[in-house]
Amino acid sequence: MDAFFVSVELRSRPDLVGQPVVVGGTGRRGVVAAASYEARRFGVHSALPSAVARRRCPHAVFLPGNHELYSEVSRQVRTIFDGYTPLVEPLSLDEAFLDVTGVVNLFGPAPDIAARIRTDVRKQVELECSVGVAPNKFLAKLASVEAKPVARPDRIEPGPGVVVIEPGKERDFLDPLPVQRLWGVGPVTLDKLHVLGVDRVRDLAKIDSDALAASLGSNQADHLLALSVGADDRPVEAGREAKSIGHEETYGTDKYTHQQLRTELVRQADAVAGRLRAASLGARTLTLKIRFSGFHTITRSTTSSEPIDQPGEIIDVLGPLLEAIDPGPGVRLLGVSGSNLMPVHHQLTFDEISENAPEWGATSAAIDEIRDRFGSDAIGPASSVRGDGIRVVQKGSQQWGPDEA
DNA sequence: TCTGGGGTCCTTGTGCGA
DNA sequence: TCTGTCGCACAAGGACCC
Repeated sequence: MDAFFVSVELRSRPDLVGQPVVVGGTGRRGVVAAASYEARRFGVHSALPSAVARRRCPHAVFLPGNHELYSEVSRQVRTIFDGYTPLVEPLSLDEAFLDVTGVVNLFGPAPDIAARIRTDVRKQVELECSVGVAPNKFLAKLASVEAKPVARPDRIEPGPGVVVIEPGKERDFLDPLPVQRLWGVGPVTLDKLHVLGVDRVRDLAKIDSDALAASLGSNQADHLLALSVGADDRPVEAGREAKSIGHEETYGTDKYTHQQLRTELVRQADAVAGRLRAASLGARTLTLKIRFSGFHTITRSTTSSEPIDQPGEIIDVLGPLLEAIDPGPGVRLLGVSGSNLMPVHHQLTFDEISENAPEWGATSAAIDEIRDRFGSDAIGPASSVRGDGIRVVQKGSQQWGPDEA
């Protein structure tokens, strides 16, 4: 989808069409989630600190964003995709891979399917999307980027909408591209590649594999060399299961005491446990993440023999890890996540029956039911109650940084 | 300028049992 | 009983993606 979050906002704000519009965190520590192409002309892009974005484009309209709405629109778009092929692999709210190999007899060649999908999306959800058609996921992703509009300082160039990379033409497409366009080349890897004299993909395709492995490690070297010639054999996987479930939150002002952090731990544990139970999963590995005021980040984790899905158990495991950390420098972020996910079997031992495990399970089930019926903020941990109600952590509720309050 | 949130994957170091 | 080695799981950190 093109500038997805902004485009969704513009459907209900047609007065803003053609103006620089930015969706994202509006607070001091917020970041940009999406920028209209008009805003991009001024150097505003996603992940840019909102404060910088305001400086670069002071006349832009800044909107806080509505994650629930974007999720709903994403579901509508997904329904369109499902009408063409069962092999749909969502990559994010606004991107997905579709394997249409098996449906060309039904709907025509892949470029025709791409055009039909664009028309359907425009008609049914009033949004523009760009499609890349290629023999594999990596090339399709690159092609979709080429299909999008481009914002230049003086003008916005419309994109072709659909870009096709025919089999056998992979190198023609890849060779002239800057190497940072490859999947997995970020700022750190880019610096290393520049040291090796690699600037374009064609340079990478020619480089000595041993020299590359010495710099990047053999795994990443093999990966990038394959991509440089357009090789990618990953299948489109429909219904991929999550490998971890977590929440983290950056605070508007740093926290300096264990008591403050303990309250936040309870909130995050409640949220993560709720999502685990909703997925009928438990986490064997629990990880506590702390980011200090200087942006230094640490993680502390433990692995249990049994999967955990109750907030009390998460607090029991992570509480001592939190106590061992000195919050003196100031903590700007606390996060909780569970990995090593597996189905939970609540098979109780006699010892557990005599202890509090059944009560935890029954309590959580009651909480889940109350939230289903009355909303997620109808009930929450006592420590999260403030004067203005219960502060319940919800997925995406604070996606782009803390608000000013 | 000052850096979100939700993820995946990889590397390195370490502890432990065979 | 002690020591070296190997494989494995885990812990921590980092790079990267949208």
